[in-house]
This record gives sequence, C-alpha cells and structure tokens, in this order.
Amino acid sequence: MKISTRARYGLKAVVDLATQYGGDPVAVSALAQMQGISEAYLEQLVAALKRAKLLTGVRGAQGGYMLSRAPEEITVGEVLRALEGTTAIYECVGDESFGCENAGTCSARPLWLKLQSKIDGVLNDTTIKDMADDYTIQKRRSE
Amino acid sequence: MKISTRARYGLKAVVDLATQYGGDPVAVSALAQMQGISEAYLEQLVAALKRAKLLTGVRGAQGGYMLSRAPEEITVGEVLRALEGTTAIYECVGDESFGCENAGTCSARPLWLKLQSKIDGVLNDTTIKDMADDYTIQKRRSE
DNA sequence: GGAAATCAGACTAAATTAGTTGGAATTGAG
DNA sequence: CTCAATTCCAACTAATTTAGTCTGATTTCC
Repeated sequence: MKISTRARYGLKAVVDLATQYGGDPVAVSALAQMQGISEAYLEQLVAALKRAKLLTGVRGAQGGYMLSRAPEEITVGEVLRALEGTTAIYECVGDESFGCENAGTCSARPLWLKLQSKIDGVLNDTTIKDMADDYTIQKRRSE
Repeated sequence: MKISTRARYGLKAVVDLATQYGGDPVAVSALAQMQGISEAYLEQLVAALKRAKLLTGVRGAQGGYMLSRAPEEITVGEVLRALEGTTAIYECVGDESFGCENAGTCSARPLWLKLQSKIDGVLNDTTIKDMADDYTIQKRRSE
C-alpha cells in the first residue's frame, strides 16, 4: 500500500509552485533542482498534471509552469488522481464502479470500502494551501 | 496505493477460519478452494500468518490451521502487517522511525502522517469478527 | 506403512514503477 | 532574425516488486 515516487515528486512540485502562486512561471529545471531529481522525469509528471488542467504551461524562453487555480482550490486528491490515475486501493472500490460479480458475498469488500472512504476523506479535504502552510511553518522552525 | 493480492487472499483466509473458530483445524487445500486460488500460493501466505502467531498449525493427517486467538481479538491491521510487513504508505511514516534527514523541511510529510494515522485507525479498529459478521449478513441476503 | 497434511525455501514469470533518450515546436531577448 | 531556453511528445530501457510455481522434507493420524 505504498505511495509511488510519482505521487510524491509530483505533489511536492505542486506545493513548490504554490509558494510562487501569482508570480512568474517556474521552469521544470528549477522544480527538479529543488527536489534533487532528474529534470526529464519530473517533466513527465508535470505533463500529467497539465493534462488534468491543474497546471498551465507557458512555452518558450522564460516559460515554465503555474498553478491553474489558487492553492486553496486544489486538493491533494486531485493531484494524486492526475498522477496515479485513481486513489482506489483496489479496483472493486474505485470510482468507475467496476463490476465484480462476487461483490455481494465478498467478506473483504466492506472493509475496503470503509478504508477507501477514510482515505478519500483526507485526500479531498486537504488542499495544496494546507500543505504549503505546513511547509512554511516547518521551514521557519528549522531556521 | 493498491492493496496486494497477498493481503486480500490472506485476509480472506483468516476470515474463513474465523467462521470455523472453535472447531477442527482447516487444511490449506480447503481454504484455497473457497477462494479458487492455488494451494501452493496460499500456503505461503498462511505461513506468514503463522510466523506472526496469528494462526496455529496442526501437522500431519487431519491437520490444518486455526486462529490462535478469538476473531474479536485479531485486528485487520495485525493481519496486514503479517502479510505485507508494514501498513506504512511510505517509509518515513512507518513504525520503525526510519530517519529521513529531510523530515523537518519536507512539505509532504505532514500529509503522509495524517493519512497514515487515518488508515491505521480503520485497520486497528476493525476486527476479524467484524469482517466475518459482515460476510454472514451478506451471505444471508444473497440466499 | 502410507496418506494427508504442514513446513521450508529456492526458483520463475509477469507486471508495475522508475527513469532515460531523442527530438520537435514555441517564444522571448538581444 | 536568430539563438537559447523552454515546453511538449512519445518511445524506449532498467530496476524492483509482486505473483505464483516447484520440489522435497517432516510430521502424524489411521
């Protein structure tokens, strides 16, 4: 039940963009440097976020990426869905009501559903602004 | 953030054993048949549950496995930890306080911690008896 | 003694995740 | 006008994890 590096790097990038919200676009190279990861890899992740319309790209020199909406209007759940496709821990409890013929007699399903709803609760309730704020507080503490 | 088949098959087996609690040991072959999966594979999972002392094995003919404790005294969290090693979605929020040097400035960590505690809440609070009961209700409905 | 079972562990196959590579298209700055 | 900085696109490779098989030894009831 691990979280992928995709999700972690991507989410962190969104939070980093949130701290620059309202300013100039930020290049992927800058975002990659902040996290100490490969620019090419992060580019891929950022592209997925753009496809989901969470980010807006500005092409050409001095270009980069910006949040499409205010940090308080983007939830962590949206970001993870853009990066991982779904937040479902198991197909049979996903959004797209995948029809499992045993759904009626499966003893584990009620648990997976319960767990899933708790998870989605946290994810859909936490915004990027919440995360950016936590970050700022922690940064201040460590200085 | 998927749940492995290991976890699903193993947990289901524990629930199946719960419905026989107090009776004779149940052979892996019988458990495997109930789920329609390979006996050899399930044997592996059951062995992990035995190592964690959740199940007790009875060797020899007429042998099999039994729950070591009453269904209401085994939590889903224990079962998953036995099968998957941990329930941590990411090392840095696991039990074994893995020391990440960036813990102080990592903007994502508070989220992972929050999510992790919700997840553990559900898992440690749901017992095998709860699951077995859900199963019985569902079975009755579908008959 | 033989059949039914656990127990043990190495092995293989499949799938997923992580990351790289190469290059085309766009655009601001000089 | 041209060049450097950048997004954008897609196919490729490598690494890791998960799923599942195979073989065989050991124990114990009948």
